[in-house]
Amino acid sequence: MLLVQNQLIEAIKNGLSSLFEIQANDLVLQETKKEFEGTYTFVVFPYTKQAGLSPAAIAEKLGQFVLENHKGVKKFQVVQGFLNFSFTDEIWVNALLKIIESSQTFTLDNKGEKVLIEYSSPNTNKPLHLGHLRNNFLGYSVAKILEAAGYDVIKTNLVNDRGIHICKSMLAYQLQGQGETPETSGLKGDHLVGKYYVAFDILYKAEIETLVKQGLDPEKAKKEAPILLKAQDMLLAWENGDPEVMKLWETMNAWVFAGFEKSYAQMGVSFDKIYRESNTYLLGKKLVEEGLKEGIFYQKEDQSVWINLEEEGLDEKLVLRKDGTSVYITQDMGTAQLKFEDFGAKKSIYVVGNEQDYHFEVLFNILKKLNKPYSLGNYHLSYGMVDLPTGKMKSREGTVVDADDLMAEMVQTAKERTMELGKTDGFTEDASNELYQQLGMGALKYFLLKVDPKKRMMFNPEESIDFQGNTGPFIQYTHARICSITRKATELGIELIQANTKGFELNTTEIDLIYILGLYKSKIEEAAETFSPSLIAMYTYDLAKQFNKLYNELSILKEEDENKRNIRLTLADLTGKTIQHAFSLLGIVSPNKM
RNA sequence: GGUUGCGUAGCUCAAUUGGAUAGAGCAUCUCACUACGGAUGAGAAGGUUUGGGGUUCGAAUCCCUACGCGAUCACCA
Repeated sequence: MLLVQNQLIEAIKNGLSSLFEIQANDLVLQETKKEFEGTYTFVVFPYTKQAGLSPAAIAEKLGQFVLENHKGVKKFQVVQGFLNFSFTDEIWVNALLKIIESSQTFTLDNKGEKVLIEYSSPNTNKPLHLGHLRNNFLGYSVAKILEAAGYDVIKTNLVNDRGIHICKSMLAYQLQGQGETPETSGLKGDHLVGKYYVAFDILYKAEIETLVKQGLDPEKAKKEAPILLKAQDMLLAWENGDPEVMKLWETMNAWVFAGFEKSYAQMGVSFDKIYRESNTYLLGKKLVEEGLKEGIFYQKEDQSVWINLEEEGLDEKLVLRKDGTSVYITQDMGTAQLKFEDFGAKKSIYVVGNEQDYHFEVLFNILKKLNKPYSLGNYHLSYGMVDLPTGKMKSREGTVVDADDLMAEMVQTAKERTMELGKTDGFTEDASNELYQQLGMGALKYFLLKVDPKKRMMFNPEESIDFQGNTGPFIQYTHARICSITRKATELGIELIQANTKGFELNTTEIDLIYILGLYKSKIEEAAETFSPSLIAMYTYDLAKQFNKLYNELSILKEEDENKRNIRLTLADLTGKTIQHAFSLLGIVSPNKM
C-alpha cells in the first residue's frame, strides 16, 4: 500500500504545481472516513489562499488532474474541501500480493542496534499485584515489538532485594514466625513473606498509637517507634554482613524468588538477565566515590553525599546517607553501569510507573553529569497506575488485587465460559486446561495492554473481564474460526490466489480488509517508536472486526466463482496469520481451536 | 504550597497528532441464522468533549483561566 500511497502523493504534488504553481513538500494523506467513498483523503483547505479559488473548486480540478495522470485511481469525490480517492480493483489485488510476499517474515529489517529493557522490578518483601501485571505484560510486549521492529533486545529484571522494607518483613518474622516455612504453611514463598510485611505494619502502627497516647507528637512517634529503629539497625547489620541477619535474609529471599518464578511462568514473561540490587549497590557507591573526587558530588558536614541539580531545574539530591548506606538512586546508578559493562547497549528503557517520574529525571541527569557513555539513550517508559474503584492499591493496607489470585480467577472464568458454550468436545483434559490458560490469560493481557500505557486505567474487581466485544477472546475466536476455514479448504483442495491479478472484482468489505492488512508493518514500526502495545492491540481488534464483517456478508468456501472464492480464502489465511503474529507481540497465544 | 499529569456516552476506552456528522466495546432495545464455528454480524438509543474565554478556514487536541481528580516534592524503595 505504501507504494500506491506515495504515487498518489506524487500525482497530487504535480497537480498542485502545474495547476496552481504551488510547491508543496510535505503532503499528508488521511484515511477517508467510513461514511464517504474512497481510501485516501487530501485536505485542500490550506491551499485556498495560494490558489485563489474556493476549496471545492481546487479539489475538483486537482481530482480531475490526478484521475488523468494516475492509472491506479478509479475515481475521486469532492466534499467541501476534502478530496477523496478510490483505487481500481487491480491495484488492490496487486497490493494484496505484495502484502503476502512481505508477510513471509513479519519482522522488519535488522537495525543493528542493541536495546536494553528493564521491567518487572519487584521487591522481595511481598507478592506481586495487579500493578505488576501491567508492568510485566507491558515490558514483555514492548520487548517483542522492538524485536519485530529489528532491534536486538535484552530483557532485564532488577530485583529489589535489599533495603529497609526487606528488613521489616524479616523483623516481623523473627518476632512471630516461629520457624514457619512455605512447606509447613502451605503458602507460596512470596505470599508467606508478604504476610510478615503486613504483620510488621500492624506492630508498627500499634507502637505509634501507644507512643501518641503517652503524649508524643505523632510525627515523632512515627520516627521513633522501637520496631522501626530495630529495622534500621537490621539494615545496618545487613550492610555490615552480620551472619545471622544474612542467613535469615538469604532464606526468606529464596522463598520469594521461588514464588516469583511461578508467577512469571504463569504470566508467560521471561528475562535474559536478572540483576539484584544486593549485587549492584556497592558499584553504585563506587560511582559516588569517583564522582566525589571529580567534584560532581559534594559532602555535607554529617558525611552525607549530595548532588546539586538546580541548574537542571531540580533540587539537591541525596546519593549516600550519613551512615554511609546507599539509597535507591545509588543502586540504580550501579545497575546502569553494570548493565552497560555486561551488554554495551547505549539504549536503555526502564518500564516503571509514573509515580517515579521525578526519580528517573534525577537518575538520567546524574548519569549525564557523570558523563557516562550510556547516559544519552535512557528512556523512562512511564506507565499509569491501575486504579480500583476504591482508590489506589496499598500493599500494607491489604487493598491490593493479588496477581496470582487474579490470574487463577481469569483461568477459572475462561473454563466456566468455555464449558457453558460446550466448546471443548473432543479435547483431552490436558488440551482443555491449556486452552483455559490461553483464553484466561489472553483476556487479562489484552485488557491491560489495549489501553495507552501512559494513561491511568481503572479496574473493577467486581465486574469480571469480558470475553465478548473488544477483548482478547473475541480476537482469539476470530483466529480459531479462520483456522477452521483453512483446514476445510485444504481438505477440499481449494487454493490461494497466485500471481494472476486480472479479472478480479472486489467488494468494499474486501478492499477495506486488504487496506487494514497492508497497515500491519507500519503499525509495528509505530508501536516500537512510541513503546505502545496498545497500538498493536487496537489494530488487531480492527482487523478481526473487519474480517468478521466480511465473513458475515460473503461466502468464502461456498462461493462458486473461483476467483472470488480463492481471493477470500487468501484474505482469511492472511488475516489469521497476522492476528497470530500481532498477538504474539502482546504475549498472547492464538489457539487453533476453541 | 511548588512541580507535573489527567478530565471525552451510564461504565471502560479510541480519535490518523489541528480536519468532515467525536468513534468502539460493555450495559439497554430491535433485527439477521437450519452456519464456511453465534465467544458473530447489522441497526437504534446514548455527547454543549468539566465550565468560561482566546487563536483560525476548522479545536477534544494549541494558549489563558476557573473547578475537579491523581502523582511527586523522604537520609522509603
